[in-house]
Amino acid sequence: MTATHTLESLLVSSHRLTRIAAQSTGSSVSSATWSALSVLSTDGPHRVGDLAKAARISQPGMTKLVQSLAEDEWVVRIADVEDSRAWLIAISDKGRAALAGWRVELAGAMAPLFDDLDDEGWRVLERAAQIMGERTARSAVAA
Amino acid sequence: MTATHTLESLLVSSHRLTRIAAQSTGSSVSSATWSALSVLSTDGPHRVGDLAKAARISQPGMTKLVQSLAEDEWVVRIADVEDSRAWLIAISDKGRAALAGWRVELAGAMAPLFDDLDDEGWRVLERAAQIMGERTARSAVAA
DNA sequence: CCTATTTCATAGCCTAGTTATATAACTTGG
DNA sequence: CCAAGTTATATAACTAGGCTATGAAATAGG
Repeated sequence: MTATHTLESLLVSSHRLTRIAAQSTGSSVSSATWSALSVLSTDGPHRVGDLAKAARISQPGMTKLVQSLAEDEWVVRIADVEDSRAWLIAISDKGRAALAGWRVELAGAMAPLFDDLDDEGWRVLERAAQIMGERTARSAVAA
Repeated sequence: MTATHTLESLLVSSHRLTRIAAQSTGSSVSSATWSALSVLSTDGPHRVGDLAKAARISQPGMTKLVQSLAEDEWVVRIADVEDSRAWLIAISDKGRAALAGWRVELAGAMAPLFDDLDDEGWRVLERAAQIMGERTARSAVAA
């Protein structure tokens, strides 16, 4: 299997897995949402623009996303004292709970597909996740 | 890292990678398209309904997708002689070329992010892709 | 045959993105 | 200290890709 095929296969499988999860849980929240929430959860508050870059969507896209997240009270806007054009977006406790809940749902949906995976298989997936994570994190932005 | 976090991280990274690829190549074709094309490419002709299950989208969704693919001449419809309600959808040479082209684009877009990955890292990704592939293939349908 | 089932197509809708543009605040050269 | 440019977010208008519900035609079975 070539490198290209490997990445393609990973992407295709991941998207399928996403749909499997969406179908079996019923809850279909966009990947950008979880992307943003997990960034906020692990790296702390971000500006809208930075969050857009981290989640790899456009700035207006993130503006809309933040608006809907703020409506649900999953994030809070904190005024940036040094630049009153900007906001710092922080995840709320409710948002953390939602993220945790999603992880549980995800686990439930995936469990039947992965229950026969041995420890070594899990280690492989874990390392793969780590590699992919490193390379798609905000700091890996070329531009 | 728990199993749940591993899967979540893989999903989130994959979606980001998809957007990175879409942004840097300009060409944004849906994941269901590639999912369907790669099934057709590796497993041969399928009926619309089976293809929908394989790509994990709804049957009407696949009907629309097949229509647009047929317009682009990336797939051809073959009448099913044993059941005239059904069609066999097969990938065309043009479709194979498009798939190959997409793989090249994908590789180009990803290369800068993965060029420092060593052989062992690639082996990890390859095995992960294999594990994910097995578990999201059509045969892994629970329902 | 007549009904039930299966297979694909159509209709209508919704959400999540996009680009282009506006507004407001910060920065900088003169 | 103000004009001009730049930056940060917001708004508007649009598109695409999915969904559910439903319809129409063919098959299958009593």
